[in-house]
Amino acid sequence: MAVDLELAPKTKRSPGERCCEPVVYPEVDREHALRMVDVARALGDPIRLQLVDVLRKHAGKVCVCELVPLFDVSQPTLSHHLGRLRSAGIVDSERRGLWAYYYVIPGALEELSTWLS
Amino acid sequence: MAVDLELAPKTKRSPGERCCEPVVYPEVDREHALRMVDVARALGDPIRLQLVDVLRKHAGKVCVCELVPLFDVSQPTLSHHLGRLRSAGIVDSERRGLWAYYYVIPGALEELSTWLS
DNA sequence: GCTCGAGATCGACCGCCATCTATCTACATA
DNA sequence: TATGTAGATAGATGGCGGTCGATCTCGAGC
Repeated sequence: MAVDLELAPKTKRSPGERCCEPVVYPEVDREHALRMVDVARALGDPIRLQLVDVLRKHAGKVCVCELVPLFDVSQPTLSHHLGRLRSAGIVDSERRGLWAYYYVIPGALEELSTWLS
Repeated sequence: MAVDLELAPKTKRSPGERCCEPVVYPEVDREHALRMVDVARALGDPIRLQLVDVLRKHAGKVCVCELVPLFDVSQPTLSHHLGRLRSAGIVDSERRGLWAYYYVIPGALEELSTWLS
């Protein structure tokens, strides 16, 4: 229910008068909100957002050794960012020999995407 | 960000062997990415995400005095969150007398929403 | 004028996070 | 078994951000 601004400020205020009709709306489901917050925080870093962008545009699984030279941070730092993306449930990895391949989990961004639109 | 194909991994055991086909993909436009990071960070807090949710579900402008009792934080803290949402370009406010009304800026979430989907 | 109240700002505290270097683990080749 | 390499982990550090109480601002009503 929208607030009617025309009714809001009256010329006289009486005790207990409100600025507007009560809105008091139940927010989005709590678990739902917390999951989206995790995803949003994971995307709230330039390196991680660009990591997701690269991984998404590349349909397959990308080797870490291909990702490190793309960014101006050390290898442990990039590993840390990949770990955060994995903790948020956005990406997962697969090890083959010495190499590790990361990929975006299908549908991982759908919840936030749907809520945003 | 520069892409350097020469940085592809080299191993001694198989000269010229790679862990994978070179991906080295130019990411999303830098300014574009930074704007989305700002929005994502602004949404990366449970209170702010729920604030945006409440404001969006109400097509009109909502008084701060209606928002404060919805959350278990002090008034200065909620004001701080509203300020962060405004800094990120997600919401704006309008003052009428003693009261302040907040609303979601139309299209503010569109950029991130489009990129996510 | 004076007071009251809604909301913003200030200053402080504290925890989280991005970053680094150093080290560790696991695997592959000799 | 010994060595080299890819990637993860550990520990330290500096900065950002969420929170509070206290204070400030300014419009409204007396």
